[in-house]
Amino acid sequence: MPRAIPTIPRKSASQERSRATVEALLDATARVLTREGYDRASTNRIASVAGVSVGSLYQYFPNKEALVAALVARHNREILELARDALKEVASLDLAAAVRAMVRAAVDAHLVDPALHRIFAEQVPRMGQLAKIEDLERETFLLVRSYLEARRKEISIRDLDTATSILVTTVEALTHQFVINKPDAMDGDRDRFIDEVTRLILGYLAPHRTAKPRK
Amino acid sequence: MPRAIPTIPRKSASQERSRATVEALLDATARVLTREGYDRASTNRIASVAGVSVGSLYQYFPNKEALVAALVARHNREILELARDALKEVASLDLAAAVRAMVRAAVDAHLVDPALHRIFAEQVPRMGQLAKIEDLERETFLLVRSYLEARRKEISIRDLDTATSILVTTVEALTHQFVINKPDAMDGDRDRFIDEVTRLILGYLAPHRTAKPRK
DNA sequence: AGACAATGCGAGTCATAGCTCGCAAATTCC
DNA sequence: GGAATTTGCGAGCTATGACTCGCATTGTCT
Repeated sequence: MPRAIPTIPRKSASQERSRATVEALLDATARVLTREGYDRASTNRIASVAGVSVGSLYQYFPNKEALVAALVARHNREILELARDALKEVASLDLAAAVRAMVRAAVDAHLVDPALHRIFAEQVPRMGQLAKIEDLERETFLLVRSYLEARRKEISIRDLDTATSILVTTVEALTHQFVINKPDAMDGDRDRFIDEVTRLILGYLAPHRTAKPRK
Repeated sequence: MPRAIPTIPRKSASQERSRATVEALLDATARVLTREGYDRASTNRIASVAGVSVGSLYQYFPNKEALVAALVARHNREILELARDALKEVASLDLAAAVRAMVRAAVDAHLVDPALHRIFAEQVPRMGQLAKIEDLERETFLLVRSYLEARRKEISIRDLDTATSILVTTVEALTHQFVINKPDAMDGDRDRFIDEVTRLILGYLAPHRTAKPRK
């Protein structure tokens, strides 16, 4: 007869075996989500795909929402890492090259797991804890803003916040749409797309130098 | 004993009373969706808010999906009407003024019912019949494309389809984000926003004339 | 007025999915 | 080895919500 009921924790896992369980659950969630969609992704199914019992699932995640939210968080962490790296490498380049590199990075970020990204965008209801899907954009905003601030002299912008917001929203929307509509895009298509977006951005940031990156 | 079972139709309503019922159901769906969100919007609740029985609901809509899809269709019809009108009035203006007018039209369209629009974007799963939420964008694409074609000489664009797609996606994303984040925007904010977007677009379409719409 | 069709009703059925609970197996620590 | 604890199990409880069905009311036509 254990004094403290061991079933209460429902929190973090400390031992090795349990961390593996949690990972398996997140992986399974991703797979079931992309295969079946959000509605059909029942906790029972997820647990069984993970090779884990429902009970175990609820030992680590209080509800389905939390489970999906954790997956979103994991996914966003990966993406943000990419973005940060890209921004570091870009610090030394001139504006045109920098913008182009950042657009390319955005495409790469969307190619991490397009199917999953699509589910997040199209099916996961943005409410409650799930609303933090948008945290990613807020972080990105700050990164881009600080970059623009450093380059302030090279660009013709009045309101930095507005410009940043426009840029982030635009690039995200365009990249998303491109990856969704052409999941099998050749490298050529990709480069052409990146060119166009770069032109769009540069025309906005530095309207006087006509930017024509591609021959 | 009626020969043909009258419960089969579950289709269109011909009499006056029934049309009213259908309208009431759509209105109630909109209200419940915006108030409670997609998940909490049960058919029972919708029917009761409409002042109609569940049975009647299912006489006109085979399932919840169809009900929401019908609402989406109605909403999109309104929006498209706005877009068409705007494009007609714009035919005679010069490029800069035309783009500005179209951006303004996009904002107006998003202001028809922002709360509902938001639910569609954030909570309604895009799958099955609901996937046709995107039909609106396809229609818009065609409208914009035909406009650009007429102005082809004034703009420096290689691939018309690509440009159209970029434009539509960009304006829709920016407008959406603006309306969602600043539901109570003053007219001043609105005009400043429209200016920025117009600059972005013009810089892309006609990079050589520096577009500076505002004083 | 009377017959038949269209429309409306809502209690009740049925399926599903989220979640719990009591127990078993594995780990850790002495 | 064995006590204590963490981890895992999965049958089953429960709530909920989509949807049906037999009947009542309203409308139409002659």
